[in-house]
Amino acid sequence: MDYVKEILEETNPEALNREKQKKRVGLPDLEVNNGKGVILRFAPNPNGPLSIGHSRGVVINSEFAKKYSGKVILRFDDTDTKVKPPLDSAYSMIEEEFEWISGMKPDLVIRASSRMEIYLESAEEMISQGICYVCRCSASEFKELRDSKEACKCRGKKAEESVQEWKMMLSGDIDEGGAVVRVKTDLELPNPALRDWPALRIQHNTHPIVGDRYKVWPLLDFQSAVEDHLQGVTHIVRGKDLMDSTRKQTLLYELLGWDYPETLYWGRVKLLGFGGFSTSSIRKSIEGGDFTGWDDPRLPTVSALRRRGFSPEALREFWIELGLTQKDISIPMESIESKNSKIIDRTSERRSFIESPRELQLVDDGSTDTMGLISIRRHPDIPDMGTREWDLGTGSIFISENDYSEGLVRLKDFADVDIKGDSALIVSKEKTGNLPIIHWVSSNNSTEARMIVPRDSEIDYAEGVIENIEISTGQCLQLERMGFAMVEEISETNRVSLIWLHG
RNA sequence: GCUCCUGUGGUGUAGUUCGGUCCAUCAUACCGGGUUUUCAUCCCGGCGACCCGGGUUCAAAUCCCGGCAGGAGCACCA
Repeated sequence: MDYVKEILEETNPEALNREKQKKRVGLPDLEVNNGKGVILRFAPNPNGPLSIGHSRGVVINSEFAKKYSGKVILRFDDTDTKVKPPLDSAYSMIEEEFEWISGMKPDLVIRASSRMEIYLESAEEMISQGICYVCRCSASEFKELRDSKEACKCRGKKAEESVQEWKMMLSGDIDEGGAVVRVKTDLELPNPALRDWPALRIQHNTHPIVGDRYKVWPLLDFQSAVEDHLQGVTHIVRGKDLMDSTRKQTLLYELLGWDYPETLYWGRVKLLGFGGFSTSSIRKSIEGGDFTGWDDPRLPTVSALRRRGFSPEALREFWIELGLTQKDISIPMESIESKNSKIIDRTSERRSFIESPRELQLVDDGSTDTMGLISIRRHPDIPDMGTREWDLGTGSIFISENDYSEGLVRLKDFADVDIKGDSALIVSKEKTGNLPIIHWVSSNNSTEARMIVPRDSEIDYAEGVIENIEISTGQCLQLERMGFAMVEEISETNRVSLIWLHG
């Protein structure tokens, strides 16, 4: 060590003062062009509401916007009417989910489908300039030529001819698949995916928002390229599966003399415990009746997390901590849950939920004066939250069948009891020894309850009773000795429906 | 097959640009202990990693070369 020190003094003295490594916290720095404001965008396909994976895009983009006092645009990339058709209800759901996750409204919301005129005009302009051309080859014919770096016969035609065919595409005189607009690139490009890539194609389907007004629709690479430029987007943060998209768009930008935004990528994320879910496949399963809806607790959707009681703050912290690596990763749900527990613990009041309740009669032998009112904190560490008051009444209580066994046990926050048959003899109000502590509830203060518990691909129901002290819909509770749950509904008859969150 | 990306403990992540107090950061998981009238929260301690092989160098997680492994794209989807 000293030897190293000596050498350092001679050769590299400043290395001696170097600080010991620290963990970088928060998002990495962005390369920012001198003073120009940062503009980002989050561009989902509204073929369904957001999944957990999407929430990464929301968090990263909105957090970068916050960090640099920039803007973030929510853009609906809804220019496909066929393979992943837009879902009418998804637009408003996504907008709301964006706000919920990020804690802010997007600075601008745009729908690609409502800006079609712009894309079509740009395309026509580019065709007449010879930057793009109309190709009449079939997809398979073109692929074959492309793979051998050969030009197809459409490539060399005059711009005027392309424009004419373009008009036919627009008017619907060419059938789907009969023509496509391509960006003229270099056929010698090593990456075959980039050679004369398709920019717009014909789709005669009805679009759920704008109807059948348009026969030609831009593909993502084209629509996004034009829109990013128009909106002055400075930074694109996207999945690395879109790397080729960046390259295609960069080629187009070069042809047009535009500057391509800085681009950052993240890798693929797999959530352990959830299979490979895509928005399309979830949508299909829901429509097929396998799930109750987008917020089915078994689904890795934002609406399901929200329903179950996850806090958006946990999601934000989680994704920020993960940062922007291009590694493909597998994440256990426990990582997110642990973040969430720490956040919601301080706001979650405690309640007793007794699964499979068994009624016991408290017996007071007269030596103790116990029947009556008892008072328990709503949160053990936060006295300001107040107390829950129970009235033992005649002494009827519930404990869980799982906790039942004859002998001595401590009823939490109350007394040591000796259980025999259906009675529980109060032995001591003070805690004596190290008796097992179980949770319980006075029948007087209880009401029927049912909790939805997702287990793998099944939904289980835990039936029981819950303490009826000030329970309200939408409240996140910590059930004593169990974990967190959300109150979903309270019926006319005071039956409480809960949904399980996590331990 | 072609093009591209990525390899740090069980899982993630910092450090890699510009080689040096790096026998490597932090979190989570796990193990042990403490606080607590919850199996929650909180606190303390422990465990455990630079994909492999060469090269350059006084010095390599970091630079170079070669392997290997995993992933993505090669859609008239996004």
